Amino acid sequence: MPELPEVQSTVDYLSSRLKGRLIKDCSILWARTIFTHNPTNFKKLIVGQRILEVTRRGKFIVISLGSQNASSTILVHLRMSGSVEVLPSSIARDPYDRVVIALDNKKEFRFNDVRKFGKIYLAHNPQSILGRLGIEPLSSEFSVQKLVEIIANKKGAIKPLLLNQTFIAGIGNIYADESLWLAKIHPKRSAASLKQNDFIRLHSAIRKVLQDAIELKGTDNGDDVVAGGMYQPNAYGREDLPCSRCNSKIIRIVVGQRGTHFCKRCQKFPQRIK
DNA sequence: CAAACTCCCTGTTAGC
DNA sequence: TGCTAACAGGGAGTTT
Repeated sequence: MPELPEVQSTVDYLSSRLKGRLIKDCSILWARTIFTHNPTNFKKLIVGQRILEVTRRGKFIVISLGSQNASSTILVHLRMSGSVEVLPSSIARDPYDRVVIALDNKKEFRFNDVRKFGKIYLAHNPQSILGRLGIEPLSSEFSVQKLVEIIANKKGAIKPLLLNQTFIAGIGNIYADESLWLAKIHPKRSAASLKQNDFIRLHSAIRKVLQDAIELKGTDNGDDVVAGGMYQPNAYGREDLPCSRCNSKIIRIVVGQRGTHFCKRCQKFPQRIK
């Protein structure tokens, strides 16, 4: 499931292929993928627009469009199984292609999504959709102090807070587990129980895990559609396998309705915390 | 405010 | 062996 590193890799892939291209046509093969408009209007609004740049915010791919009279933004959220490609129009489509945007170079941008959870938005003001997102964990603004501020006064376990996109944008289930593993923090620890040392380790772990994963183009998850990812999780998806740090077994529990993997020896639950 | 649950989907897997 | 039912998963929205 694409998270920040996979989305960043996707943006890197798209940028050189889309930047400067003119949108010539658009086929919507699964209407509900387009979240903000009906297919007719969506097509009408994007055909004739030029793609100015492709960037990322949280887990969103941000495609900025412009023309003489208007500017707008396409936002793509891959959710569970979404992926994108830019291919020559002559190559046959995949049965799971949901939206195909034809470019002015005989190529097509294809949004592919087996489970149909992915969403494409179109907005004049992208902030209307992106505005709720929290801080970018790889930005310079994301300091230890900021992390403390974000988590301060929050109740409940630490892991669900890491997954909340309005606090920190881009962390999903894989990198939440990985960050907590690297920081040696139990996923069910209450946010309020974290000490300064924990914040320092967690802050550094989040950044290292995300950066490493970007360099490796994301996670090599058999289920993952993002091709080429070589990041090897240490906790996520490793139930019953040995911890790469201490050789103890990785166990799986459910936290906030999400599968959660951690090392019982490395990530101890503090004795007296309730 | 937090936590739990629902919904959207389909490929995979557990269980019979 | 073959089938079905349960499950996983991100995140928005709703209910408790």
